[in-house]
Amino acid sequence: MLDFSELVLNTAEPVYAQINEFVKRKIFLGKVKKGDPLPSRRELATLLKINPNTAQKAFRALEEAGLVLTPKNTVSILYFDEELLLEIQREMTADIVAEFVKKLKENKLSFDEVTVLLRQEWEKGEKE
Amino acid sequence: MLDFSELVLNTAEPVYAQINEFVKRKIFLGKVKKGDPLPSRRELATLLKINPNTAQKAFRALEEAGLVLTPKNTVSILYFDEELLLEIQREMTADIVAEFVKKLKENKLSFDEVTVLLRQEWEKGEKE
DNA sequence: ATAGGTGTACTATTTGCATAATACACTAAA
DNA sequence: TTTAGTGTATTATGCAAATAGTACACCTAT
Repeated sequence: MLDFSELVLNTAEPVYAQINEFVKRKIFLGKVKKGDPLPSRRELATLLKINPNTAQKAFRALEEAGLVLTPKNTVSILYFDEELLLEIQREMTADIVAEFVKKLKENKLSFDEVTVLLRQEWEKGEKE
Repeated sequence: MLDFSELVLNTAEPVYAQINEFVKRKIFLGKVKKGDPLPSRRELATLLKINPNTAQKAFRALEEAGLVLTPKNTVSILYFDEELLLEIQREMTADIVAEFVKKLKENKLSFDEVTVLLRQEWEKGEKE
């Protein structure tokens, strides 16, 4: 069963969004496989000391994103085909890039300046 | 006096943020010079059909950002030294780049993939 | 059959934020 | 001195989103 014990909630973002993100990341990082069950809404609620409906809201969102199935009267399980996964990832990436470009153009930066900054920032992380 | 007549408000973002952005853009795009006066809170409020306190909130934020001065009992004026301006711009850019890199690494993209996507997106805008 | 576990729908409450209303202190000019 | 214009502080209102409370329908094992 998917393990939520490492999820520490912050007060800034909404709880349901944090749960959602947590699961999405597990999926995209390949740390989890199709068919794995999630805890029940009530179980997760007890663990995180939240209301079951908050868990429900997060799981519902995952379901609508096509990452989770919820058979009748039983716990939700992870379900996604690889094609969808790639599609979502492409979409997310495209959005990120588009927003990035928009912001930088507002700041009147040239493409070359951006690539330089980008390379610096990228390599800064590589060294650690 | 700084002209707000071209500012059309949308209902999505908060009004005070839109005012703030409007002025900041004018400054960063060099469309405005030091010493230029802003309209009074009440004047702007009348023009935009909003409450004077909403204008106040926007101007206050600009003041805290070091872009505006408000002498006693008179209208606010633009004030900033070029050094600060560059500094802010550098800072904003650095933040944008850092966030961008962080997100993309979460998606497990390589630097080369990113530059390709970036060039595509950048040129897409150039053609219009 | 019944007890305890599922998900879910509906409603209520809380909370945070944006906006508005009001009143005050001050200056300058009529 | 009075009037009309500044900015500002404080409080009230409105609203939307997040969270919580409660109840229901369903299944399964005891």
